[in-house]
Amino acid sequence: MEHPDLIDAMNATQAAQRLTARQPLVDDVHAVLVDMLMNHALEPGSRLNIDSMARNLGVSPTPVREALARMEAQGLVVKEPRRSYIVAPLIGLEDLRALIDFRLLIEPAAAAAAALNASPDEATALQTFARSGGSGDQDATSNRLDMVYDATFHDIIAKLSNNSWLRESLLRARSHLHMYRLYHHAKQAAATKPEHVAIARAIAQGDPDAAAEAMRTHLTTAMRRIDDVFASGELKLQKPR
Amino acid sequence: MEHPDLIDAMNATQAAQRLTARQPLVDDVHAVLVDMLMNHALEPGSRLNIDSMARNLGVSPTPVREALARMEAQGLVVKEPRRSYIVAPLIGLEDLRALIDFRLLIEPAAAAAAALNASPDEATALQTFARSGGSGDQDATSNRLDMVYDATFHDIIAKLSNNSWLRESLLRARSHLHMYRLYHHAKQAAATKPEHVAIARAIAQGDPDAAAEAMRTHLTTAMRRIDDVFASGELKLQKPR
DNA sequence: CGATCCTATTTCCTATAGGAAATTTACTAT
DNA sequence: ATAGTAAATTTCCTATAGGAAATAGGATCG
Repeated sequence: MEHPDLIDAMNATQAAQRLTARQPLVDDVHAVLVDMLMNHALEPGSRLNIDSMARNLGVSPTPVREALARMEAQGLVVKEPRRSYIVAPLIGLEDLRALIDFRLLIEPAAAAAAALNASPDEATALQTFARSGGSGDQDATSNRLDMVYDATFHDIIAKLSNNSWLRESLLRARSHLHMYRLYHHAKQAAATKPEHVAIARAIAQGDPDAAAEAMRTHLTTAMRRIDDVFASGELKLQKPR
Repeated sequence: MEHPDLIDAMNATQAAQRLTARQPLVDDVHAVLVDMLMNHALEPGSRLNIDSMARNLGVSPTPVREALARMEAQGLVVKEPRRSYIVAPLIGLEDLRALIDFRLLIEPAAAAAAALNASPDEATALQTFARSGGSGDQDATSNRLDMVYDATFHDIIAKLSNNSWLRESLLRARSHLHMYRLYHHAKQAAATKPEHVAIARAIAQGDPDAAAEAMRTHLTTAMRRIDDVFASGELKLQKPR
């Protein structure tokens, strides 16, 4: 009558259960939905059917609704009264330009703060991570991994800035989703990897000005790459309905 | 499909719609709870009893829980698994500093953009509004009106920046709410009005540098005022549990 | 053929019920 | 008297039920 698969999982990990108290189902559902949304498993702009989501997850609609209420406050979904929620839509080229402008205000400062705040361990971890990703391959899974790599790299820096307001505002923007949807055939990851490495190096050296400048360069060149792709006509601008 | 005349007709009857078409209960509950939280009708740190709140509001626990889930994502309450929620503590000095730092990254740029974008009508409207508010009286209602005045002024500028990301990120931060909660007992010397007027003037003159500088001054003096209040011991620092 | 209205089904939203965890109360033993 | 424990009560959390709105399907009319 309740969630059988979860119960099986609980029996399997019964020892672990004794140590860590089971967290409410809502938190699990929320984590799953956020993950699906961030990974494009929930299509932006699409309507969410609460009952079917609940069935698919093996839970009742109640925790699903609660998770969606959280996600609404996070700006990840948009409530349409009496019509459930839709996944927050992605954007067109003009809005993307505004997004880059916005990030140019914030992320260079975040990188500078990270250069001042990061411990040696954190700095080397960042450098290691920067070198780890960005295969640049063209198949779908590599592309998705590259997107996660990019998002994670920027989030690590935001975290190192020690400013939760800053970090939250970037997470909410979901820049990586917007960028990769509009422009995933260009060799974004391959091109960005050396730029990430440069940013990480400046942070590891504790040089805030160089870190900020490297971040600025990274963002402006990303915007220029996108402009080039659009100018070449490879991508058509999608009308947001 | 959306004929402009039809849309106008809909707007005309929008007031009538609001009477009949009632918005979901969750939204009402959320609004009430946020208001109670701002006015310290919900005391910071106190545990929330979902059932009794539902009884007091004359609704069932379900919409109350949903509203609380939203408020959790907004940082207004803190979830304690299996123990409901507690009201989030008042913002501490360190978080407040981070919030001002964050705004210093964004709002001067917003003011500069507004100086470039604002039409003459919009500029004079902004100036009129800047001069309209900020009574500075000490009673509770005046204090609240001053808060709304301040929040509105900053939001108008964010809107005039023509960058929705920028505006959204400021709205989501809800700085005015946090400040109002801190200064609920009416002690804020509302010296902000002349600073607002100065910002509005620079924007009206179409001078982006002056506008940015005036905004920077406004924010840094606000931070200094806060430091003074904390230093005077009127407000206690929040101990992180 | 297209538009409007009416019916049927789906889906949302709120209330209620019940199991499980947490808290309080009461009791026992040292 | 106090510490520890067990029972009783409260409270949370999830599932389910049912009324109300919205969508889909179909028929009638222009």
